[in-house]
Amino acid sequence: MDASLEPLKARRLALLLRERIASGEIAPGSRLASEPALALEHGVSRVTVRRALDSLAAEGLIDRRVGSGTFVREPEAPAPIVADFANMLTHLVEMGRRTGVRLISFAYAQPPETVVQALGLKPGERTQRSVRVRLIDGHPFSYLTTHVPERIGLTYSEADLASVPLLTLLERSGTVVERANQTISATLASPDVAEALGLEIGSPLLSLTRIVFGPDGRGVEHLHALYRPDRYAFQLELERAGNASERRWSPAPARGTGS
Amino acid sequence: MDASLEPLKARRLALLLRERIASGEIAPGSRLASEPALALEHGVSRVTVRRALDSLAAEGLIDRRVGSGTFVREPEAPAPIVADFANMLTHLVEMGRRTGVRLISFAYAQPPETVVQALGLKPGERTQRSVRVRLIDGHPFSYLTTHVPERIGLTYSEADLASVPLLTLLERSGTVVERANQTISATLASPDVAEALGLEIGSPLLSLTRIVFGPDGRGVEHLHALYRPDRYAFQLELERAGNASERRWSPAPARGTGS
DNA sequence: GTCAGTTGTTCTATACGCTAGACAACTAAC
DNA sequence: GTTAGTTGTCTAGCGTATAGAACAACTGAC
Repeated sequence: MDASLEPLKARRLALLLRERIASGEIAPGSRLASEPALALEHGVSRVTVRRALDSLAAEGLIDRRVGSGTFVREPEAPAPIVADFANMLTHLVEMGRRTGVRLISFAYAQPPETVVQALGLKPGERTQRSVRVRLIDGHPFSYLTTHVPERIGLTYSEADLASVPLLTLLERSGTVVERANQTISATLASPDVAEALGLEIGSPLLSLTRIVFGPDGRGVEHLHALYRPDRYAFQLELERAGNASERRWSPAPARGTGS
Repeated sequence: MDASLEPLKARRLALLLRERIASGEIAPGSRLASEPALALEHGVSRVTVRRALDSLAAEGLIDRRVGSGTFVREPEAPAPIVADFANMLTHLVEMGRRTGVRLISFAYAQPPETVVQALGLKPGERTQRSVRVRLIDGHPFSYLTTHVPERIGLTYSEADLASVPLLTLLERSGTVVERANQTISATLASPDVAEALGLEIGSPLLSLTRIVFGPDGRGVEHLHALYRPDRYAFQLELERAGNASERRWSPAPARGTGS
């Protein structure tokens, strides 16, 4: 399946509209601008607009009615997962949603330079690299790449990794985990990630990099996670704190997730 | 400037290589596969490979040397800004980097449906909508769209907004700010945002939505921020906490920003 | 110097993304 | 019914991305 072939302008327009629909900027049930109007607005031909709408229709996002217009379909919404800053998903289980993991690859090899630096490895030291895809109710939502120093990785098996959280495996094997540094950013889906997450190449992704350290300050785990933003987002409750001269935000316990 | 025109296959290949370089999979200083080799490997013509490399070279990511090959350039890194979760930028000032703001638009109008719901506005209630671009050392890095209920917006002027942080304006005018809900996600750059931030259409962006509430639980400010991921990222230090039966991460005071 | 391998340049020919326009079929409002 | 506006379908043609190939200029190893 060489699906990834889609004309350039049509693709871009489709991505744009998909975003606007997903973000609620174009309300469900409402009518989209007409095809000629969209063509004019975006400076493309109507044929191109139609190609973009075709792909949205194929995904079931819109509903086209001859004579009356194109409408945003009500999402049968597997509502996006919301996680707090510590990346806790425990409440998911309580909410009765089933999560799963697919192990994509598992091997020991030379890690890329960035990982060597982040973990403070010795030159030439090898790592266990695993790639996993996490599912929610059967739908993939995250693409995890982890690197663990070889000596630590050997304390558990490939099968363990497919069922038990990595951090649990580490602590169970006696590795002491003390602190971590976490960075959040954004990227585009590369071909392999796109396929694993069921996305088009070039779709936006939330990116999280977490470097976990042991008590001696040496790196224990390097985690790189890519999330589908339509199925996963970080949420945080903030409280206004500080005295009058220096007001600031500070994290607060979560309230209701809001509908 | 219709820069955003880039061929399909070339674009995809460029995207792929850019990712591999950024992730360190192809180490800085090392040689890339030769153009004929890349062409063969990816099943495209050499012309296409060259177009992809052209765009990488234009970004300064690679260095082409006739007769010897193409090399990954050491990043001269205009180091990305790092902010913690409360979105504090105060340390930036200490670091001697100058920030600025450009006011793009300012008007009172009917807000979109999502804002109405988020702030709990009455139907028909108007808001002050402002769009600002924030700069670091003269380079744009974020695109801010804020909505404030009209009655509150009237307590300050357009000029105020271009120089004083919005939250300060609110509190100065007697509005009490208590808590906020913050969501982080990812999107693509639409044409207007792309131009304002100096990006191509379809570039990935970090997205932050913050809804600020007053003591009565009514919405006071709706903020939507889009960040260039190459110039801005969220960073958080975590500590391993909790007892043996339920270990978890909790936020910790920041250490050195790392290099 | 020689030689294999590299990037730079130019050419031709094909494939196809994209535009522009016209017309049909349908819908909803009047 | 009439009419304006919508999506569906088709055609013709332009511009350009892509493939393929040849040659020049340059580099580094030997």
